[in-house]
Amino acid sequence: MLDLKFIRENPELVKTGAANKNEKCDIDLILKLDGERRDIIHKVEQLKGERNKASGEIAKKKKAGESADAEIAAMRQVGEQIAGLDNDLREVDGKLHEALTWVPNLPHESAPVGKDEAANKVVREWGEKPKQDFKVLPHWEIGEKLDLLDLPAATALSGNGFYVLKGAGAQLHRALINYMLDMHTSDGFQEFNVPHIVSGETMFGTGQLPKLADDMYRIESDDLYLIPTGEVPLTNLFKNRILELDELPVNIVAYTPCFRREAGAAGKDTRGMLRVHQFHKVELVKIVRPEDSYNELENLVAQCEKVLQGLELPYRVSELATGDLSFAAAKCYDLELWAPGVGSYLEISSVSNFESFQARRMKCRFRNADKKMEHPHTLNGSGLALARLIPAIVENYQNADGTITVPSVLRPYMKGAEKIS
RNA sequence: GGAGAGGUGGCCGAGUGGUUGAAGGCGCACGCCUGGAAAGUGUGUAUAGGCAACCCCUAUCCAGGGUUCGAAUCCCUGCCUCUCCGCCA
Repeated sequence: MLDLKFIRENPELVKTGAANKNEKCDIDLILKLDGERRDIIHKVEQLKGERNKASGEIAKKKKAGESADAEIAAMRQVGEQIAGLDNDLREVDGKLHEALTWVPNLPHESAPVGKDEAANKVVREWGEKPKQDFKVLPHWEIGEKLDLLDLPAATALSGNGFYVLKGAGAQLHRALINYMLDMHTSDGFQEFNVPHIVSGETMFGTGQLPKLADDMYRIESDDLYLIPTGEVPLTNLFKNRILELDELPVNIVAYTPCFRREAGAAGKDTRGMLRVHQFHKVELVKIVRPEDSYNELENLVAQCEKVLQGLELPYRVSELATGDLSFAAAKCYDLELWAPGVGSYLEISSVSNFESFQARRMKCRFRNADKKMEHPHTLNGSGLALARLIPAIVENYQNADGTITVPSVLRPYMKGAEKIS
């Protein structure tokens, strides 16, 4: 959420920022409601002040045994006026809050302006594509051949958009989780295990609600949501919290499943494991002092890249254009992995700085050096998404004889296995 | 799921209709005291909103309604916590 005062003082800036993100929100309505709200507050507070004063006098008179009937009668009138104004205020406040929840975070000035992903900028590439002078099978073919992946079984269980890993495939999945968690915790991230079902308030905190309501699974019987990313519970761990300065920065990590309805995504990257309703992810979250957040964004990208470097997988990093930024993000880097079987880059991580947008929504603050309350900046990055990592590994590490070499960093987690055959 | 108890400031804990934003204590900050420290002592110590304003005003004692001239205090609803029973990985 943006600060109302900021919107009031910079309406054009907000309009431009939202437009650059292709977001629709009614800033003029907000300004109008804000004006109405302050008018009402002004009036009602004056009346409440009067009433408070009179109340004291009534109390005094009653104690002294005098009659206060005249004052009480007068205050009854004032009370009615107050009730009326309070009602108006509640209504305006409700509308204002609703409008405010639809205002996206503004893109950072360094984010390339552009209306969609075509305007994203590749900032660097790492590693070399493996030399494979044979036809590299896409993961769904090699996965089936080596009995690692059973897509029909998943369909039978849950319908379209799920996968079943078996044998060495499932083992590889678990190895990756352990490898990643071990790396991140060694680098100072504290590990958490968190709920995968959360409340609407929690979903609001990180900005999934209201905008992404249709993209999430909702449990109607209990009015709860399945998390679309570990970011949600992990960041909201700090909902309604007041942090002391020395508690920052917060560096945390968790392994969680992610559930996404992918409504409207039919037909895009639907083969194999690439776009599914449930996948798993190791997620990193940072909560930092505002002045550090852009520096920390670079640290976080580096942390996610470290996983890929350890796995020796070629990737590229791109900076998202304003139009491709998510609702809550001010700046975002995507990590994309080359997948030779599929023949394209796969988005495997997205690392974002939300500045104070999420902190304001979830009412997380810290006491700064001047003992003043301030909203910290929140960041997160996938480190990494398993359902894209596994395809990349089985394709990049595929050998001419149809076997798959196990990346050396994973062997200790795979009982020493060097190959999957 | 059944029965009961309870939710007050950073923490503990008073308070059942009238200067209570809230006694008292702890903690914390600053000062005094001290050679230095402890003890002692004094002062201060919430957040948000209105406003040009750190003056002032308003709101906030889990949340939302209600009763009343006036609610932390009374009534209703919801949420959460604890205890006992049941169930269970």
